[in-house]
Amino acid sequence: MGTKDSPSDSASARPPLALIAGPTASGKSDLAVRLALALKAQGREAVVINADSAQVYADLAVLSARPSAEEMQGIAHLLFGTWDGAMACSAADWAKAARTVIAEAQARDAVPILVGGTGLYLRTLLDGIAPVPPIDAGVRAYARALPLEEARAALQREDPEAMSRLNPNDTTRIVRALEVACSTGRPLAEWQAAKVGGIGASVSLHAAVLQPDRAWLYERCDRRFDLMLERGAIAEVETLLSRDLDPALPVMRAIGVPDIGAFLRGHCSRKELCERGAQATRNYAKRQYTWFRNQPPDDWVRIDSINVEVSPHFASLLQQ
RNA sequence: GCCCGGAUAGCUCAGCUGGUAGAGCAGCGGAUUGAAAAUCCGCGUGUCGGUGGAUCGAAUCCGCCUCCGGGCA
Repeated sequence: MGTKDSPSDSASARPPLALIAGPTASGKSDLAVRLALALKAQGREAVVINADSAQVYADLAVLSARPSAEEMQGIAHLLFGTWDGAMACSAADWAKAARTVIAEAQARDAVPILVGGTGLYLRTLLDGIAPVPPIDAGVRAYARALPLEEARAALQREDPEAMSRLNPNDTTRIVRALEVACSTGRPLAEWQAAKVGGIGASVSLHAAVLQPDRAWLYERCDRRFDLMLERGAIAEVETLLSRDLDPALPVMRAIGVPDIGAFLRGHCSRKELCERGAQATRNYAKRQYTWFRNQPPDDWVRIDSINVEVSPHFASLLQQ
């Protein structure tokens, strides 16, 4: 993920791109705004760009922990709440939009600051992704509707290599491989031999990964869900559910949406709702720890302390 | 005070007529190529409440004790 290049003389020729990644509830947004303000203090413009797969949806402001206008402190925030929940935003969709807003910012010498916890989004933007054409809607609906048993059989038939490579319980990947094989007539692995659209090599990346203490973060996760409920998450989900969208859409599977739905139908108590939401948040945070600990290249700065100062970690960016 | 249930992993519980224990969840580690806040993989020694006994052998049977439910007084 990202370029392996260390800052060199040629790096200064490329426009800067800042990136702050890390698990949920780790204070990424706050750090991004502080970095933007530090740049502003130098007379440079900066914009914050969302790289979180739930914060892209307009329907989830509270529940996705989208920053409030107050928290934005006058800094422009892009790709927050820009997708309608009825539209699934894929990693490639996001990366394409991100490329556009990054290019626009760089064209006027503004520093783009990516913030988010969705590792696949960041990887797709920086490294590119297989150039698989759009999947035929009928094929997609067919593949997703198949029971797992039949999906396996179909994949064995259409792309036996993929079937032997994938775990037989990995529903998401089995269905993906199947829809690609059926819709394009070529196996997924062939498409994945190439990656297109990555901008990692054409920017000067200043990346930091937040790796806070686990116990500290879990406490914040526990408190966060309660706070969301107090701040209107239930009404937000009630409105979302009234749209009667496909429950398989990403917006419908965001942390808390199914649980709040169950609560609204009287299937669980408020206390159980809090416990489930907090639990789901912690489970998610753990997966992010694993991703960000192992996937990013070594030259991304690791930040393990809390309430960090921006300047030491982005010294080279702030010196330019 | 008496009667009936319980007491096993951090939590909820399995463990048939005795052969020293296993699931789910949690937790930890890992993967991650267009739904990724998704999806999947790996990791289980714990005074089987305590104690005494019958037995070659007890989480399992018997006695006593402790604690927790529920009932009767």
